[in-house]
Amino acid sequence: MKFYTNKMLSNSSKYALKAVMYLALHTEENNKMMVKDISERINVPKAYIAKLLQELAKRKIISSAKGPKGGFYSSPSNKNRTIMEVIEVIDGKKKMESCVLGLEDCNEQHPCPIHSLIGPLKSKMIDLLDSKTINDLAQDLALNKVFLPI
Amino acid sequence: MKFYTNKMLSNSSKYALKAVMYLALHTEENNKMMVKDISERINVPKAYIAKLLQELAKRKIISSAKGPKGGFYSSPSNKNRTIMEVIEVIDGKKKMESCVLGLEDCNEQHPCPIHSLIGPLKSKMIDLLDSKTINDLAQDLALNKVFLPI
DNA sequence: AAAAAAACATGATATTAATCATATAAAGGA
DNA sequence: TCCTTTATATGATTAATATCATGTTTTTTT
Ligand code: FES
Ligand code: FES
Repeated sequence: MKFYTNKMLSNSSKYALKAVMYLALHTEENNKMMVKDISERINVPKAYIAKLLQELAKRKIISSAKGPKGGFYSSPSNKNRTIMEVIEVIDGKKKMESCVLGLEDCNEQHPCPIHSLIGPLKSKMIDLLDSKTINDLAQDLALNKVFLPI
Repeated sequence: MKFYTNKMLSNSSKYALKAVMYLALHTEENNKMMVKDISERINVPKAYIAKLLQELAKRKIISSAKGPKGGFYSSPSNKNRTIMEVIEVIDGKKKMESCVLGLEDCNEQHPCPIHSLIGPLKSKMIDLLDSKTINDLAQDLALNKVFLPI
């Protein structure tokens, strides 16, 4: 059977997360960064990341300024947004929440076999993404506990 | 931003899982079931599920017989295959294993921020799917602990 | 005020996954 | 043996996602 590249997150939200992390670590209001540079640093095609950055800015996940000396950056309030919010802006709401088998009437009270198996783990995953802020992850990065691969 | 229907499993493997479960519960060597009927019972388009069933049979996740009185069924040895094997036949190997951010050099020793967050949960998920057999789930279904939504 | 530098908006193209269709081969029954 | 019935193999079409491209607006600098 043919090879699939299935995944939990869309490419778009992966890229968005990388960009958001990068901006949280390396920018602030008076130290902005242009699309071109962001693109190079995080290793995502310029035209592609540009579109995502614009959407993220519109939804206040990051900040932006037009014109010369303009660019994107991460403000303190931006950094309080959660990881899940980043994902939702790009992938849309029900992404993570949808059931594994995607059956309408599958839930805690009426679980399909897979649901009862991995449902609890998935809930935990969602809770984590819901509670962790961009700032939380940036802290981990700053402490070199983790790395931002490019 | 436009609406995505992102997911952990491809539609194909969801359908395959439903079919496999159904066959495990309702068929045996001398009680086969034809594509047409399977399609109706599990509520998946005939031409679509047919292709998947053929692949599953080729890979011995289920069994099949041609000609009149033929059809698909689940043998005892079929039922010993794991859930992960079903997924792998359809979605290909690295499906589940691939990192969330999909970075080449992200691993336990060199984790990206997301990895350290949900990596452990994902590992558990994979372990579960690796250890649970079709038969295990069929048991749960037989005991009415869970349901097979259609 | 004009020019340049940036993000913003919008749309086009390409690739991948999902779905459908049809001709071929094997098995059983008349 | 020949016809019918079923799975099998293979390919075509459609829809979704990922990627790229380009004109418009806003802001700064001269
Ligand atoms: S369809 Fe929800 S995991 Fe069961
Ligand atoms: S890229 Fe693996 S989760 Fe980090």
